[in-house]
Amino acid sequence: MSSSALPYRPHNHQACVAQALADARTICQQHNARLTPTRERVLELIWQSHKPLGAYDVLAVLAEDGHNAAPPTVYRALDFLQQQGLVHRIASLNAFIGCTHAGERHNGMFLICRSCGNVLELTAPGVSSAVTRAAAEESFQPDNVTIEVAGYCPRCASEPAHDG
Amino acid sequence: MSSSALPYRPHNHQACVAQALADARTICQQHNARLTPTRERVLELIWQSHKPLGAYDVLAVLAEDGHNAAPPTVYRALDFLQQQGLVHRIASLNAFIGCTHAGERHNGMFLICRSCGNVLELTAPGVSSAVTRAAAEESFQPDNVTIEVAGYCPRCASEPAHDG
DNA sequence: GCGGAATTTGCAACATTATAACATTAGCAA
DNA sequence: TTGCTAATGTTATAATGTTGCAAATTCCGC
Repeated sequence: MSSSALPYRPHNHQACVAQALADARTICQQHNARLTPTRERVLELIWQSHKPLGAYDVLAVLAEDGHNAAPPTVYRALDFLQQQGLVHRIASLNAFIGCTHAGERHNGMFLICRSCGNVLELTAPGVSSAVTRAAAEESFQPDNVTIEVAGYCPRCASEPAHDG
Repeated sequence: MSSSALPYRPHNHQACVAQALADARTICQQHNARLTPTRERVLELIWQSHKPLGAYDVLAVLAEDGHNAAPPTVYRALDFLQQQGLVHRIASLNAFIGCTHAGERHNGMFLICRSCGNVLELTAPGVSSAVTRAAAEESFQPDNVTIEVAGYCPRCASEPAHDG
C-alpha cells in the first residue's frame, strides 16, 4: 500500500492511481461509506500527479468531463475523502493531495518542492513523538497536527525544475 | 523578550503589547526597515490578543480608526511584518499572530486551542531537529517549516471555553 | 534646502478559495 | 409503495488574497 520517495522517481503512475483507487474502494467498504462516482472521480483526479490540486482545478476537469458541477460538489467530495483518510489538504497551498498511507494509522509530514511542486508524504515517528512531547510540556492536548516543509527535492536541488 | 505559556495565564496584556512594539522598533532599526505608522498600527492590532487575527479583521479595525484602507494596505503591512519576523501567518487559519520570539533565531511551532482560540508559539528544538533529520533522510532541503497543532489548551481541556 | 531615485501608500478592479441555504434526487429498508 | 436518510444540484454569496498603476512620501547625495 506504500513505497518510499515515490514522487521523486519515475514510476508507473497508472498503477499508482489504480492502486489508490482500489485501496479506496476497500477502505470505504470497511467504513460502510459510499464511494460514489463523483467521489471516485475526484479521488482519481487528485491522484493524477504527485502535485497537490486545488479544488477549482478539480472543478475545471469535471467541467471538461461534461459534469455540470459547482464548487460545493467538489468541496463535499473532498471533505468526504478527507474523512475517509484518502486525501490530505495542504494548508499552506490550499490544495489537496492523495494520501499515500491510506488505511494506515499515520501522522503525515509533507515535503513540498518549491521548484517542481511535487509533494512527498512521510510518516515520521520521530517528528510525531517530538511534537507530542513538546505539546505535553505545555499540558496541551493535540488533536490534529499539521507539518508542512517547503523546500527543494533532491532532483530540483541539483538541476532546476523537473516535472515528474 | 519572552516568557512561557503566556496566553494561558492572566497577564498584563498592555505591557505585553507595549513590549512587542518596543521590540519591533528596535528590530526594524537594526534592519534599516521602516516601521511606518500603518505598519505599527497593524502590528499593535495583531497583538491585541493571543488569538490570531484575519487580514480582514485588521482591515475592519483600520476602517473604524477612520483609516480609509483597502486590502492591499493590510496585506502589505502583514508581508512587511512577516519579513521582519514580527508576525507569523497561521496557514491552517488564514490568520496572523504576533511573534513571541521576535529577534531570536527560532523555528516556531504553534499550539492552537480549538476552544478558546488562543495560540501559543513554542520554540521546539527537538521538533526542529526531528523534522530536519526526516527531511535529510529524503535528501530534501528544507527552506520553511510549518508546524501547527490544533487541540485543547490546559484551561479548556478541564473547563470549557475561556476568553483570556 | 533641492532634485532624483526608491520606497511606501491609495485605489480600483479582479482573482481565488470556500460556504450557506434550500430544492431535488438516489439508495435503501419496512 | 412509502418513508427515511444520504447525496447531489443550484444559486447566490462570503471570505481571502492579488494585480497594476498612480500619487505621495521618504531617503540621500549634492
